Amino acid sequence: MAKRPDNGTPTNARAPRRSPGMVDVARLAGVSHMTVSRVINDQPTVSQVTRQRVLAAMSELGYRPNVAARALVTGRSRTLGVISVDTTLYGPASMLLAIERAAREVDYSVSIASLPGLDRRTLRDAFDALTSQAVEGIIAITPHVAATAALRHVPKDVPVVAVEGGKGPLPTVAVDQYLGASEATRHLLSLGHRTVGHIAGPSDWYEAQERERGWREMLVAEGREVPEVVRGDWSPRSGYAAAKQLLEERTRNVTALFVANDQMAIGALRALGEAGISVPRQMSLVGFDDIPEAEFFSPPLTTLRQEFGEVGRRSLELLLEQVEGAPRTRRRLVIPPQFVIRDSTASPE
Amino acid sequence: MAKRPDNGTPTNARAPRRSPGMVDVARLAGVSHMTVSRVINDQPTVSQVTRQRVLAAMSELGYRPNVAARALVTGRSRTLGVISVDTTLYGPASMLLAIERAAREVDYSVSIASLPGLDRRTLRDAFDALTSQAVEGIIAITPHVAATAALRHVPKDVPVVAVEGGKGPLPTVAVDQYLGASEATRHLLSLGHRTVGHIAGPSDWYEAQERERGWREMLVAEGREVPEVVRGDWSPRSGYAAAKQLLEERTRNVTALFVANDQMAIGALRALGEAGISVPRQMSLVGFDDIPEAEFFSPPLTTLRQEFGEVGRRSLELLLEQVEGAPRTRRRLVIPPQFVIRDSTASPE
DNA sequence: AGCATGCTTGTTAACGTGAACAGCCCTACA
DNA sequence: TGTAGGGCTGTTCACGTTAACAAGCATGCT
Repeated sequence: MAKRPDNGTPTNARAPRRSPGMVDVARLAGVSHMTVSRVINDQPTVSQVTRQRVLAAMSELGYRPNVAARALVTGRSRTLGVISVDTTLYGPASMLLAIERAAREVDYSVSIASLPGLDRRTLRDAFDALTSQAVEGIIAITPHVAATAALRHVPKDVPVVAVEGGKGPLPTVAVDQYLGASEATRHLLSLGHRTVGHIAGPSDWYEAQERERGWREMLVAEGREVPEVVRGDWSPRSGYAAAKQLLEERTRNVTALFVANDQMAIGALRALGEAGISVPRQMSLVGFDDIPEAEFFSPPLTTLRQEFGEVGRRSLELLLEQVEGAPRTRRRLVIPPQFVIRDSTASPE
Repeated sequence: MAKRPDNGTPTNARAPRRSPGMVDVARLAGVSHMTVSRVINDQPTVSQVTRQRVLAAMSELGYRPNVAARALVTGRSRTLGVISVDTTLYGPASMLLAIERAAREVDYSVSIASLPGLDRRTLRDAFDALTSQAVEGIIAITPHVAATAALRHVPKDVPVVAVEGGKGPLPTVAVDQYLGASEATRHLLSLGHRTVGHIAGPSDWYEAQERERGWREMLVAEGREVPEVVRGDWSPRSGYAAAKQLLEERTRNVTALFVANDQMAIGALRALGEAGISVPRQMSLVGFDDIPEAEFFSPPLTTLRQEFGEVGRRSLELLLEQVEGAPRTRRRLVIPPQFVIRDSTASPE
């Protein structure tokens, strides 16, 4: 009677057969596989009694829907992709976490692809890996100018959101780096410092550019001298090196420093300490990010908090809009950072 | 002649038709879809000329294999899952990154699931989310005792590797926390400190337990007094609070402190600084993890480096062994931490 | 009574791929 | 010359699900 006749040998009668499918559930519940499908997809056109019977059969057999079969027929995978630079950094890690949580909330799973390098080729590969996996949309946490540029050449038919992605044609969520840097600089000037030095991030990062621009333009607007920038790579080590270099070259008496992120700030703090320069008495310092450690630096660091979680959640919203059918917009969501004043800034002696 | 006759209306002749499949490639190359399949899977039984023609047709049409269809027929998804606690922490983030890189290398994609809480229920949910996605194996970065216990009740048919997962029945990769803690303690004793205080991690974390045990047993073995433990939650804030408490309660003169991770150590450092206690002159400090910032604390922190990347890669190896057919072993890989001596430890005055 | 309506269920046909098997042609060897 | 064998290609089917349509049945209206 069964269309797939058991090959009668008793030996493999208890063979580890494949996991049950809809037909198995249907047979047990005495309905057609279509009714099972309807129950699973919560379609209202199933009577209460039937639904209960199907549900019972499902749990008895331990039935799990086969996502591959579903994806094949619907053309939808309910999977999203996240491309990210260095998920070891606090910012990207926080965003990734927020994205994953929010995505699960609405029953999407999240697949990740990291970027070993920064060039266009690398991004292309990551993008390919994700699309051949049939993700329905991609969030790119690629704050490099180069990577973001590569994003423009991405196939038009896959929804994309860029995080901190500069001013490209893609929908974007970003923190207002420029604003934050301006605030930091103004704060230091208002404290009475004649000018403010800057330890910048890598020049090909969009965030680094904007923070530098915010700092520079505020100085210019206030008619102050603009000291030479020293550049790091976000790491504590590079902040240390940059501060050292700054101290050697100190032609003018710079008494305030805007450091492009908190990690470099701790390096700078160390260099200052070694040079016997007291913070904030002899040198004021402002960081960026507000990593959990910042509050416990010596002294506690004045910095700009970025709400990474918020950024992550917003970018997911933007992505889902596209996935659910809206055309690819140019929307750009900008989130202001929050200025957190602690003890690393003071008026000059 | 075509089996799927175009409905002749010229209006939708250029309709945005679905992405090309094997049959389309086959038609263009003048072969059967099976030959296309063979080319894709690198089977040797295809002549050079045919192969070239198929390849040409594939790139002309921009053909991408449909993973869902493939997964449906093969029963394999080429997707791995990673369950993790707080991917914002340096350790888990580093491991996740290493796992993803290594997995892509061998053409697996990685899907993530975070654990909002610590209870058994939460882990169950994460596990379910991943399995209903048909992952072929799961790496669980779940250093909680509770979560690890829940791992035992996981279905037998899905390959699993536990990272830092205590002594369960599952294959495990872990850093030798006990050894590291012993070393740290011995180092401090050999410097001449009478005993060593301990700021511990949360008691339900396996790592916290092992570090505490290593510290305690070394003290006992050396016949030293064992001071009361103060407990934090890994965060800088909790380290700060713990150190403050320790200073208030200081009945004996503790001159050395083993702090269970670097983040708490920076909090402790801050508390010590506020209390006017100089490190290492009046108090020696040892951390754990060697986060990138540790080298630039004031003073640079003596600590135990964990090779998170190594742990991640090894766990993937163990998982793949199972996925590729080996039975679930009980193998346990232990990686020693590396003691890094910097400036936060010295002999007592 | 006859028929439309709505609720519930079933039947059939895809979706795109790989496994299994069948078949073709050419060569080599008896 | 017949035939075995190997290299290459094609045909058919199954994977587990959803879409589209058909159909059964009770109800209520004309």
